Amino acid sequence: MNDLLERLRGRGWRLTSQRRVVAEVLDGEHVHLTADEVHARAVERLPEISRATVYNTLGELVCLGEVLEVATDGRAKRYDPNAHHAHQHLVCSGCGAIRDVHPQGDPLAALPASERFGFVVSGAEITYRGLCPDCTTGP
Amino acid sequence: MNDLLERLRGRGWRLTSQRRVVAEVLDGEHVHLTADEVHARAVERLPEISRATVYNTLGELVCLGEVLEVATDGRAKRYDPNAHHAHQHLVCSGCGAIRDVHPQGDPLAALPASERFGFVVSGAEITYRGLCPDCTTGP
DNA sequence: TCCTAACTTGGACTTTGTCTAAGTCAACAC
DNA sequence: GTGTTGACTTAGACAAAGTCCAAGTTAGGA
Repeated sequence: MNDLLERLRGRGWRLTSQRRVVAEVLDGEHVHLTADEVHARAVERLPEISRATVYNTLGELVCLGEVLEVATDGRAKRYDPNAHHAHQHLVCSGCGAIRDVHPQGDPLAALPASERFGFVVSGAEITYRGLCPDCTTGP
Repeated sequence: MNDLLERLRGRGWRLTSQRRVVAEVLDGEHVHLTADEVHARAVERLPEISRATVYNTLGELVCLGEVLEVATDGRAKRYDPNAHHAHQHLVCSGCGAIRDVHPQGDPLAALPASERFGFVVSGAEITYRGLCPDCTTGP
């Protein structure tokens, strides 16, 4: 966490109270918050922080590779602070809950050269879909 | 294509000119159009068709399993008429181009029970990321 | 302590999608 | 063929998520 702020400073970030608060919010709960949820939590600590700054800061963190953007539905993007451990996502089709999961093997290995069409393939995102325990036993 | 319209009729669809045009647009080009692009192409054939109808029709086609919704970025959803052949997507990080691809093996098999957290897992979507031939060779 | 480029702000704006009330029409019965 | 009716379509208002901008503020080096 202080690591994060130090890393960012090392990359020429100006360390403002707004950026500190956004970083704290993301680091505090290892869940997948939307930009609006990050803003709501940030406002609790720094009431005058604006939405624009939260969007800017999240965008910068994504560019720097400190945070991942996750778009599992067509709605708001979610921000995943767990950027330094490769993982995929398991999403509940009922309630939208998201879990980080670690499948076996390298997903890229499953895509043969004949299926790459000349692309330089650099990564793969997997979204597993299903029903969580709460939604399985639901009404 | 006529198959599609007949299938839909069999499921109680009223066969309006608007729905026919949307189905034709999707069937005509096997690319991944946004709702607005579908609307633009539909308007060429039926100038008075409204955006709301295009959205309604696309939503119905998705519910019926005739078309897939693809959300590869946080922007507009795309609609994939290739719903009857299992496949995944390869997306160019440069220009956004999308290709259907067919990886080997069953992606679900890579997720062991210990990583399912009690979810009933029903599917997996893989988005491969990379640069297409055009974007690889510079600006 | 001062300066300045970088950062933040509020609000207008854009994009994408949903909703609603009123009007239209496909398909069925006759 | 004609009438009927509920499903379908329409225009436009609305909403959610995100971007942009000009003006004001400030972190951090000189």
